[in-house]
Amino acid sequence: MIEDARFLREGFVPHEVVHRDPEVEHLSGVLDPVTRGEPAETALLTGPSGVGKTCIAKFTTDRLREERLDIETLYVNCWQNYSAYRTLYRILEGLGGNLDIHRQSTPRDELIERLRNYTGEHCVLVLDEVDQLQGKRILYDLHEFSQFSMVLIANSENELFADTDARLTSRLRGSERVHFDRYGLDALVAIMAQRVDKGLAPDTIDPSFLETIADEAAGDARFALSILRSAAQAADRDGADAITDERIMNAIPQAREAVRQKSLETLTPHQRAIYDIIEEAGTIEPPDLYDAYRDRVDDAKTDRTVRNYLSKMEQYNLIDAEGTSRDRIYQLARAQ
DNA sequence: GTTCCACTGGAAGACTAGGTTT
DNA sequence: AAACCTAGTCTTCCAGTGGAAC
Repeated sequence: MIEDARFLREGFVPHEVVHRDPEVEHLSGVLDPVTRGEPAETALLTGPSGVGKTCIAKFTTDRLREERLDIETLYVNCWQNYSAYRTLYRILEGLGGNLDIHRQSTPRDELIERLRNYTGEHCVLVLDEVDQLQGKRILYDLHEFSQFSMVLIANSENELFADTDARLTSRLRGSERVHFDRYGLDALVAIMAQRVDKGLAPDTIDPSFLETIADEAAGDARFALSILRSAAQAADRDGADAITDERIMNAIPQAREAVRQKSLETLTPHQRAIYDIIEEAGTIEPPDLYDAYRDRVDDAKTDRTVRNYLSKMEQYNLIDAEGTSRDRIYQLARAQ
């Protein structure tokens, strides 16, 4: 059933991209000066999740590396490395310049100085989920360094600029925008067909089933591929020689649950307690939530910290917060 | 319409963990 | 061993907001 699992993996970057030619051309154009040894404008890739922003950024920078030997490219996920320090550390690590940096006791400014003094090959930095980065000041610094060109990826421009000071905002306003819209049905089907073609044995899935999946995924390729993967895995496990529509129907909630489970695993025990309280209550008002939390755990954190936890869980799409003031109500996030 | 006040979330500083230097 | 770093977490304080009560 599964002939080459690589093509079904999350994060796989195909050799040919489907349905994103204009975006690839646009980004290639922005990065073109790099091939002449000049710094490029900062590119800003925006759009909802699962529309191929990361994939296109990787694809385009990979092609750049194929073209030229003297270009370095580096990918850093700012969600996983959300502090300025960690992001800088990853960049230095990628450039091979962190050999003598001690995990602590080397101040952030020192890391920035290292990058300022970097004299290696021109480097294209891809900073993914950059709206999650605390301390966006480093973008300002990196923007100044002519050895680096930046590709910034964010869900929305507004979220990126929400907590940024005016000076940085005005710099980044001048970036070259590449906006990604949700995939249409045909595009999603084409993307899946490409993976099916290379990853699965012939005739294992009826093409019309791909439309079912695409319909369910509502323009989100990551989610569509996750459904496909889940269905293929189940069929493979059972030794079946085809993916039935029943398997696909089962795979949909499984894929959804997998996303939630992954987010839940990142929570600390205190955060998990808060999540459980909200789950049990259905909907809950802040004072009741704080009280219940204090009852449930030993050495409870302050309300302010609980609010920080809550906004983090909201970002992870685990809970919804409705109302901005006295009408605030917390509840679990509705599915997608 | 006006006032009240519960709630949010920013800012600054204290505290902690974990590392290096002397 | 002690002194000294730093990043990251948490607390304290508080201004702003907007729904609710009057």
